Amino acid sequence: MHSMNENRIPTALTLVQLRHLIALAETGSFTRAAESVYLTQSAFSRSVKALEDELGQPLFDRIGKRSELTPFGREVLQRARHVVFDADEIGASGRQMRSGRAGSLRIGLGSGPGAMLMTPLLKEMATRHPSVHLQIARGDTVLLVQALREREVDALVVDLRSMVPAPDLKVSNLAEMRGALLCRPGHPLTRWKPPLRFAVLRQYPIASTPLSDEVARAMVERFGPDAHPSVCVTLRCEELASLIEVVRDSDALLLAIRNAAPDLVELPLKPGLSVPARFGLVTLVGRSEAPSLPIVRELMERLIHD
Amino acid sequence: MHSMNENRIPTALTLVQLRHLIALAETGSFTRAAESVYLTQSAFSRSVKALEDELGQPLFDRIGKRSELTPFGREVLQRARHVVFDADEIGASGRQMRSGRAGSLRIGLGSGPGAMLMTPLLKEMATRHPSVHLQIARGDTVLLVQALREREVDALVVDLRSMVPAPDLKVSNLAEMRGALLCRPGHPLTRWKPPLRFAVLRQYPIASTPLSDEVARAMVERFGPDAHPSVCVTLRCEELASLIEVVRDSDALLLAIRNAAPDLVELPLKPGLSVPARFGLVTLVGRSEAPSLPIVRELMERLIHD
DNA sequence: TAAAAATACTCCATAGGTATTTTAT
DNA sequence: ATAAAATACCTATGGAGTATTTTTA
Repeated sequence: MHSMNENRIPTALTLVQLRHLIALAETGSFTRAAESVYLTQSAFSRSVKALEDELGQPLFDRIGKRSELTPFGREVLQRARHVVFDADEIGASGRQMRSGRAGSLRIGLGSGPGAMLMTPLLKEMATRHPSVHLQIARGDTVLLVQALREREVDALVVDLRSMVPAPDLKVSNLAEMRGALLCRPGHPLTRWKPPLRFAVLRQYPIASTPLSDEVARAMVERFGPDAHPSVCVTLRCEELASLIEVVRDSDALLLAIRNAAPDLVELPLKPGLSVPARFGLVTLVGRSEAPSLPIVRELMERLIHD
Repeated sequence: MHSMNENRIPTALTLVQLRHLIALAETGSFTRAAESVYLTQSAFSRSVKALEDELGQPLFDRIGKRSELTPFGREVLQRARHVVFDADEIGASGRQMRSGRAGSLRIGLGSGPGAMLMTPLLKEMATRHPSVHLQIARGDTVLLVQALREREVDALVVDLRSMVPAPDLKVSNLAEMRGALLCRPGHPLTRWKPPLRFAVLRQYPIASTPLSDEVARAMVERFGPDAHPSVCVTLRCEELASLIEVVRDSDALLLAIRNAAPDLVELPLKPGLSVPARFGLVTLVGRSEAPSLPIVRELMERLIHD
């Protein structure tokens, strides 16, 4: 006779037991349920009984051959299904995340890389990795490094020139991004006889994303005080994509990474614009890398070779 | 050195392992986490490693003293918290449901008991047992018995006169409910000199819930063909509470269970109305009773004694 | 050098198997 | 009489403890 053992040892309930509950509910027979989970009837029977003892009341009514859920059993079954499913999800997500196809990724973007990478990155994630949660933080390099140290983001992409090296920071994936002065094909200046001096440009609007202090300093050095971005840039906007579109449809000039807009024409300024930006992927040393980070790395490489 | 065992035996992940993951994430130290779950550092360490092997990648970065979640670990932690919480809920609900304080209850009500019990039952559940899910099915006794046999409801409350006894049905909690003819206090008929004959009533509207064939037969037997409910009842409505209110505020008469409306006055009809209804709680033999069923049983008893 | 984590080895508690009894049809 | 579930008994695997080594701060 089946009897309830009241003074049992509290051996917390087990996922296996819940699986057994589910199996028995589905087959309605201890013997067949046992088979379905590759156990003997005996072992299976005990497992179910253990769960019933654990919960303090029977889950099944034994009606001769068939076994049917008690009302209480129905309640528990629902929750059991839920728990087992979620638990299996964890196992599955292990495989998923290993390949970076799922999970979440929190990236900090400096202003330069932000202007250049944000839209392509968002697009890439939306189209090719739809099940990865992406969170982008933008801001000053110093602030971003702080966020990285406090594990608020998984990695940064910043202009390395504005980053103080530190022993706890791992910098990788260096990409030299040459700056250039760009305009639409067919722009009057494309027919200008060299040498093209900076003063000439100023009759056209100059567009640019916010530039770092270093770029500003270099510009002033090369072209004089009028070339300071805060003076010469007339169209300043965080969103590089918008600026490119403007420059494509007007006579405005664009001060940006050369590769950011391959369809625009580069103007041969004298002296050259030089001071290439150096984009780098920054993570903490000794910390494991986010599973989906390779996506960002590959994207950067693809953008460089465009 | 910590190394990943790639060719491991697939020993499905365990709730205990998930608990350990949580503990380690919270303390940041194997030693302290081990203490918190009453294990030795050694056993604890192995448990975490087993989980990491199971998932195929490390959950923690061992940084000397501190151990910190990897990005992958963060993902898993979230889900682990979720699963462990839900699993604990199952254990807790065992205790909750045993006392009938939670869970769900599906009751089938025959038309008589429905009219009398539905509103008080809903009220009782809403006020005193707010976390029990109550589902009420109403209908013909035959239909309800079928629903009970197919486990679509947990129990029935029906008028036993309309129920064919069967070996698989357990009938309990018999309650004799005497029918009566009721009117408001101060109604002209309360001053009528006995004997009060049926014909006299017909100058007033007669209100009633739908009555069973048996009642109809008995009425015709006692009072003649004019007393058949389909002839004499002028206000027929499923909702007894509404009828009571109408009778309270008008000169209409109410044909109903005496106890359904204690504040109304009973008219001393000659011959008496007799044929008491017998309400019974019907369940399937050999099946465990729904944990919250005692609530219904107690409610019925309370209603009878009112 | 000290503290923490990983490893080696041992043990036993318990999940699981075999055989048998009990129960219900 | 038969088939299914419970029980008794035994076995062995895997989880846990002790002792030790390895690691890093």
